[in-house]
Amino acid sequence: MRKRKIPQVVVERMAVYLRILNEMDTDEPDRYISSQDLGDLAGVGAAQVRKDLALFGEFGKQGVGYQVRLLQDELKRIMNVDRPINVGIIGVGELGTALARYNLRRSADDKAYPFRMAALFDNNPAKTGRRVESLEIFSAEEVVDKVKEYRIKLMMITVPASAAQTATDLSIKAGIKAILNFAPVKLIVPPQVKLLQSDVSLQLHHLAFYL
Amino acid sequence: MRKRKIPQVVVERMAVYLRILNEMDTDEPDRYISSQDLGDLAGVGAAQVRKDLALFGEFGKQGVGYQVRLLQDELKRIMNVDRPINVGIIGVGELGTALARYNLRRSADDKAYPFRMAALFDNNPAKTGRRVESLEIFSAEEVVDKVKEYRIKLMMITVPASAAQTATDLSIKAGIKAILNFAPVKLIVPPQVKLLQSDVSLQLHHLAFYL
DNA sequence: TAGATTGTTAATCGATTAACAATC
DNA sequence: TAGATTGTTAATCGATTAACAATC
Repeated sequence: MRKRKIPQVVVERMAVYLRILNEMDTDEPDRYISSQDLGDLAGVGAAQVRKDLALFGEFGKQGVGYQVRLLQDELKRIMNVDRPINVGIIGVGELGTALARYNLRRSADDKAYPFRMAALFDNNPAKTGRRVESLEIFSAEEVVDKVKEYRIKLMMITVPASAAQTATDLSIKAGIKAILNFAPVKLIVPPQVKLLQSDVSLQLHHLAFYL
Repeated sequence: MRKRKIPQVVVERMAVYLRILNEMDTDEPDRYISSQDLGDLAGVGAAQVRKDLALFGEFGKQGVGYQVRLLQDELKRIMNVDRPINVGIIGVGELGTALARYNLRRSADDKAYPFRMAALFDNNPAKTGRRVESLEIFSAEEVVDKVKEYRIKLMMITVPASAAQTATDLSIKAGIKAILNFAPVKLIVPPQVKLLQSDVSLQLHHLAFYL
């Protein structure tokens, strides 16, 4: 698969470019943006913007720049957000609930937001069967079944550190390919699974260095 | 200041090394760890571990490795977590509340956890004066005063995107040097302020690429 | 056409990895 | 001492930046 050779930093910048384009008025059909201007908005150099985009194709016109609408569509396609993505959360504590509500609200506010909350999971029997707004909470044993039923493609993990590897293994068993982990542990995943760490305590430690 | 020349990736790995050491039993006075073993636990090469540590000093013994207790102390000092760090949060919504509770619980559970929640801030008059557990909620106008009063060194921003730059400017005016932003916007900060972005929607976009 | 800006190649920069003498 | 592992230098790798011919 060609994607293996795209550097992670490039993927991160692509997401930033896409967000900038999404915030622009794309109804104007002939709006163009130069690599210079897009770079300024993204906080990177113009050459870097052109080099990043060139990894995926030729989207610009010499002397003019990139048609905003066209580039937006291409970036959505490249980033796989040209269609809704169903998302699950394992761990319906404070943080899991907050993230579920955040995504529900984003979806409601912005029709173009591609991430759809599909289901929640929690080990605690006091929680299963209950709901967070419209979202049902299932038990951990149901992860494999419900991931299939709801076509969940992306899992967020918000369980305590001690339960995070188990939650991860379950997700992988269910066929999940991309995991966003909020628990403060290094998870072990097979190479075909993409794992991103979103670890507040590690980020606080990182920041403390600059005090 | 010497810190300006330490690459950001090195600082991130230092935080990882420190967490690994914190999880080890350091009561055993003569416990040693080699760069090989520490690297395995951190998921990096042995040479990288030695190179990273060498940027800050000589902490090892040839033929033996690094004394766990000593290295832990040195890393705490280097990362500025050899003393408590007071933390504030602007934006007491779902996410801000979840993060406040998370840190309160971590502090209570683990005496060595250096980050102490000091105060919360919110623009909504319905919230100011109320509390989240023991934490008082102040109005946004009080940020400058209360940052000083509570010696807050580190600010988390969990307001909506539209309010994030204002919250940031207030924090900077109050003398904050390190900011963790959860709002989905690129913030503008002066060079002496360290800003880390913790943007769930950007992370989801990033992950979607690998679907 | 003249001016602007792309896509791409070449040059630079920085970070990672390998190798090894020093030494505990 | 012999074996192991550090700290550091040199080699490799990869990413960023600069430059410019192609061309809209």
